[in-house]
Amino acid sequence: MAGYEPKEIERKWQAVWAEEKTWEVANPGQPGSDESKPKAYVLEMLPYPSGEPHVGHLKCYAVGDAIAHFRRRHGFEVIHPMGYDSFGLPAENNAIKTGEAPRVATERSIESFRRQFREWGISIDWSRELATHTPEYYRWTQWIFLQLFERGLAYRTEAPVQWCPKDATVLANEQVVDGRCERCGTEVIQRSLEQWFFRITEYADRLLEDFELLESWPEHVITMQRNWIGRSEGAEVVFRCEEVDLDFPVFTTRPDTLFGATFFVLAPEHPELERLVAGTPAEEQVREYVNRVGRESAEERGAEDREKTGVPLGRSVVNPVNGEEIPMFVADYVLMEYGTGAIMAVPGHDSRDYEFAQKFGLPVQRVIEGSDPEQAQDDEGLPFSGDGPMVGSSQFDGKHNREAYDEIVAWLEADGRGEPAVNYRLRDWLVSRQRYWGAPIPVVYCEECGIVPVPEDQLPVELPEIEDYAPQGKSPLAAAEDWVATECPRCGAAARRETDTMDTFVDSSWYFLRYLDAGNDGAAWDRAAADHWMPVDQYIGGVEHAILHLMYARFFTKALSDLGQLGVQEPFANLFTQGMITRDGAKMSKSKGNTVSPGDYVERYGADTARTYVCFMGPPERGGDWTDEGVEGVNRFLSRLSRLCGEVGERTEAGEPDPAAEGAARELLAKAHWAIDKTTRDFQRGFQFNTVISAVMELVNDAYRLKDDLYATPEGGAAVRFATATAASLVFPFAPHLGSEVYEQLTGTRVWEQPWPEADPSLLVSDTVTLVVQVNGKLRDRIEAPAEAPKEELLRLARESAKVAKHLDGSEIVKEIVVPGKLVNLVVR
RNA sequence: GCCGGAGUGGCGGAACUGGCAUACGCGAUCGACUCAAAAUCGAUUGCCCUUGCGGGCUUGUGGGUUCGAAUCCCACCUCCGGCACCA
Repeated sequence: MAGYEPKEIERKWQAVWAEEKTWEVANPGQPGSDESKPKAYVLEMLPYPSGEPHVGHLKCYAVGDAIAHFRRRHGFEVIHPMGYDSFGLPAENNAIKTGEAPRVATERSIESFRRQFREWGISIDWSRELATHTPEYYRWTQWIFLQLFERGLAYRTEAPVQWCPKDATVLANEQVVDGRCERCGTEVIQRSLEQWFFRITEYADRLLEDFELLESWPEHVITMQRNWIGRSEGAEVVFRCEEVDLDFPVFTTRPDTLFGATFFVLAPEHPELERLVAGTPAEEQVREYVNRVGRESAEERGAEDREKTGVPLGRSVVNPVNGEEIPMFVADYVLMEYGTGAIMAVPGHDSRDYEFAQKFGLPVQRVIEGSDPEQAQDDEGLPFSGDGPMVGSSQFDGKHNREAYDEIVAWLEADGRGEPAVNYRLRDWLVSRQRYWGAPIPVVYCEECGIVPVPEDQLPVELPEIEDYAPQGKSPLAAAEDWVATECPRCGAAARRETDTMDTFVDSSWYFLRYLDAGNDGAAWDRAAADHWMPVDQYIGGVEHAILHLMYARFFTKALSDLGQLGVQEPFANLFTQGMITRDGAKMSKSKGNTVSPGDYVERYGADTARTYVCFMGPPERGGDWTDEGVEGVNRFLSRLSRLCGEVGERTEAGEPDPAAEGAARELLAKAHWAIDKTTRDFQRGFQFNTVISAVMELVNDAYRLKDDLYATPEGGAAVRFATATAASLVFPFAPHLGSEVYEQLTGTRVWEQPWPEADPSLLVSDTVTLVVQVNGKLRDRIEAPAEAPKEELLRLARESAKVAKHLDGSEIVKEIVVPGKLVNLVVR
């Protein structure tokens, strides 16, 4: 090899892998299946195919591929598939703008992704490729929907949605930017419409408990999901309004502060509000307030520094713990979506209630003693959120509030005035979209029979071709009248199809199962195939999916397990989240003009350089800033390896290196084994690819430094040949083309068919060590010392050092610390 | 406000269990090769004082534990990410 010609090398090896289908694996029982090997499912999050792949894709698949190669060479049968999350809004918005059918643009994009993945040399089992927009795929998405529907896990109900008055359409939450319609800029309002939901809240507790079943997930992802689910324990307590003969339950996490409740607040959307004020003097003011709040966006309402607002209702409820009548208010700081939409307000121990009480001149009552004895019992230092003995709480006075907690709930429960309760922040998953480019929801509406699921044997409900993709107040699918008009599968009468499509997160909540049996047209997957491959052993993707995608997929897995379709409770045993690559310190975006196109770099430097660079930038879980100089540095390294290979091939003979070699040969062999040991450990220790690559760089640097001496003897030649082949072998997971080429030239074998090398322990230790000598903890000298030297010997060597002696002069040694094989510290006075 | 993560040269970063701080890469300076440039190869490169030998200082800040701290403990500061009127 003269110069480094990545284009030539990469084309050569890609052709081999494509022709020999190197990365394909068979399911158990199929020809070619190797069941003697343990399995490993390595999976990167599937891409949304829009335009061309960007650097985020490059990083994700470079990281995942390195892991896949590493596992293969450790004897695992690795399944490493690829697909496309090809339904979704960008293709549809593009269609509205240009008139080009979403299918056409999407398939063009898929072609580009597919081509580039091959050009990057990612080791994909292409026989399992899928795209979620194809009927062969979404047929099974629809089938899962029906399974959930049958079990009552999919249901239709009225719900508030975002509505754009100008476009006369419902918008997905993602289409609402700062309270305005993404496309026309009109302020959106909330409307109540019939929508489809998945009952994920039924799985809230299992989604929390089963974090224990995971092997290794980043702690912050688990925390984010935990916060998102937002489980809180407390009590539901009933406050009664005698005047209108209504019970108002509230949820509270602080039943210990019940005696401090001095007023009561309803959310503006509370359904009983109308009844409370109808025909009263407060009616007009309340209605005006509710309307005003209704016009405000969620963002305005939730603003951080917003002042409390509200209106008195002129009604009161009875506090069940002491029979006190407390006044009722409506205020927008109480949310209808959480708890019961009503709260007991305890201004003495809750800062929000306190703020409201201040503004409206309401009494503030202390019921827990403060820690400051000066103000322990008076109103100074309120609101107080800490713990302490209770006061002003009748029979509970003097008890610590945390102890009284359960007693109060039990006392209320005995009289039917309350009970323990659990609340979640998590809402059911709204899955219907009034959009074209998604999987049709497979139900029909019949005058007689109501909602009727489409029978399984009539799936898929195919997405019809339409002319106009713009939503007109209902799904664009409603315009396809021939398609909408159908007959009821149950009674045969005229019926109409559901025109909403599914959220694309539904498609991506089960794709990892379809890979396992992608060609199956009789079932979504074969249970035996799923039992063999699941769970995913290593999942890799961006942290932006920490909550939604990962939680939906967990939910699907549990639901499908309950349906008998799966044998696992968790889909992803290990999760790795990669950090984002920036440019000039900023997130890449077309508007900023700081995007990096992987294709350009692959063209200029080769795929090996681009892949190795994104792995070398820094720890892969962290982000990094893309620099062209950094890319060139990595390219220089690969070129050095390539040139070294050429020289070594010419000047040395093939042969086994001698582990008993001495001098420079021994030094380089030791370095090679050090690199094997270091890369193996760093790979396993959380995918520290940056240090893995730097170890290979060190090996190559040492080979350059020593090579001219080594060529002189056969022993030296064998050493440098071994070192170079080893560098190729270790760098192969990142730079598979060059790794294969160099390894083949020097050994005549294919590197991916070789097991990952093992370090020879005898070459990891050396006869001598560098002894660090400190005086009072400060480094004063370094001495070569026999590795096995006893303490006394090391102390003697240390004291004999002239550099050390200088610092000992005239002082008395009061202590001697010796760490054998490492260091001597002399403490002087 | 709450939760999570991070602060190390000019820059990206390394340092395993408390034991040589700054590996590797970038950038910079110098040299070799060349008519010249690029490429390549080699040397130097934390800061300060010193002609030199050498010495002092240095892991966000302040304190503590220890023979010894980037690493452990306490307090504080800054930056990044997530959630946020969730009762």
